[in-house]
Amino acid sequence: MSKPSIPKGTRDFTPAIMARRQWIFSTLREAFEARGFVPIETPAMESLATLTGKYGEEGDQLIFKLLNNGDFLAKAQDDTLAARDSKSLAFQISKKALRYDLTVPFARFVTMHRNDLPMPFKRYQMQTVWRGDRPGRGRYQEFVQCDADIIGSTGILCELELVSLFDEALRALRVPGYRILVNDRRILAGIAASIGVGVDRLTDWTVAVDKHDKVGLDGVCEELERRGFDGGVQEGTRRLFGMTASGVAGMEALLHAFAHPQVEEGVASLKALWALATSEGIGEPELVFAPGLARGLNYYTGAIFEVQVVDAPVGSICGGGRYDDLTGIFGMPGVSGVGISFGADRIYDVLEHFDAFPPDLATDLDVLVLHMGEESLDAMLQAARLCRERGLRTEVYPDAAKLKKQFKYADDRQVPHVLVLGSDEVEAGTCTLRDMRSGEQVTEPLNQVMDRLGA
RNA sequence: GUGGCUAUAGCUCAGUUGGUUAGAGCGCUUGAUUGUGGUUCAAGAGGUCGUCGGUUCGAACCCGAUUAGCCACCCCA
Repeated sequence: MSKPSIPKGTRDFTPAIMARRQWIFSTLREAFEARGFVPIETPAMESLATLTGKYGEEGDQLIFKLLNNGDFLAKAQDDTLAARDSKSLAFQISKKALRYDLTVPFARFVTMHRNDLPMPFKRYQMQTVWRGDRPGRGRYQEFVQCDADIIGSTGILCELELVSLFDEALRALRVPGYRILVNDRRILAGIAASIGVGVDRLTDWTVAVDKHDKVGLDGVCEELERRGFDGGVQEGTRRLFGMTASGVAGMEALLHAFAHPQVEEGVASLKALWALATSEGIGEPELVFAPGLARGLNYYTGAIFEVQVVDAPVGSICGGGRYDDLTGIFGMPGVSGVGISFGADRIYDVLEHFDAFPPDLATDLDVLVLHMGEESLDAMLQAARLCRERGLRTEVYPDAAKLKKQFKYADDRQVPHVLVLGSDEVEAGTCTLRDMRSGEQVTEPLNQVMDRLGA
């Protein structure tokens, strides 16, 4: 028998880890609900056709496809089988796939339920997604995304709301040194046009530009060279990254350096966002205008967001942006939306790295009632009931084991209080309360002990 | 998918040019203490040295293959 294992890129979560994960989820949920976002859920699996073609060619390869049930090979075409063409074959033997993100299923959801949803519609969704990536540090094949989207409005208040949400949630999560990077696809497109990048090469160019953080300016230029861009494009890209002014001043400078209507449009939009954010008390250093920020997903059309953490062991922990027509591909044109996504697993990794979790999350039990033998069982159970009535999480030890063992269990569980009701206490009408942190213990009538426990 | 590093007890790791019975710390079990955890002391359990094959009188150690993990390139939350 081989040792059991789990697929790479997946993880088990112990109770100690779950306490922290659930704290992250509940903190995010509170932040979402404080701004009126409502929850939805969608199935773990979608029709393969719903997902393909939405994430670019590479993205399609990373989608986990589910084999059809039954004798799926019987229906596959002979020539496809003979050619061993996995790509074509996949669509013949697979009709379902695991969701790759939450945005595309959301677009499908909106299209199907359009008549039942208030517009604008603000939803949040915290569910697992799967990607057939190579796992590595901070990268998993199964992870949870926490999305918030606003659709049916083009107002800049939507962008403001999401920037504010980032700020509130990350603050509540105690993420140290977070930076909300903002750019606008129109600015990128305008710059690209003004330095001679053809419209059809825009994605190519942004992919190279996006690597600036990793490979530096020279690396970006090499990448551009490799992708067949001429010296003019490289020179223009150098000018873009040579600009040092930050914030609104940086936007102004961009306006002069790269004259183009789309740049003007994007800058005007971001300046409006900056003015509103400033009055909300959000600004440097958390809010950063990042003209080089591109992001991979090609459905973004306006503002784009990314959250990075200074000195963090993982890449971005959040992302998002505005998309003008996501539901168009499902036959529902003209719905603009803007959304963001929190990477819960990466947030976990960052908090662990900085040891920033609240210290009291390990406590999941307030009182342990020891098992002192059958003769005092009634007293034990009654005491436990009284504790629970007062809102204390209370457990009765299930066996009359040695006290040493029961106390050790209390210690392992990090229970702050232990109640002892043995024959001595029952006879005297009292109860012994031990404070596990201080080691002090008192023996008093039960109602006095209850008052001492408070709550 | 390409290059480099690693794999020994539940965990973190030692292990001499290849030589008798493979060790330590932590954790675990039991006892010192039949009504008291976290400290201390004592004892104990736990390993076909990732897997398969080769070299050798003899392999945890050398060689080959394979699997899994870590780091870089690529991509992303």
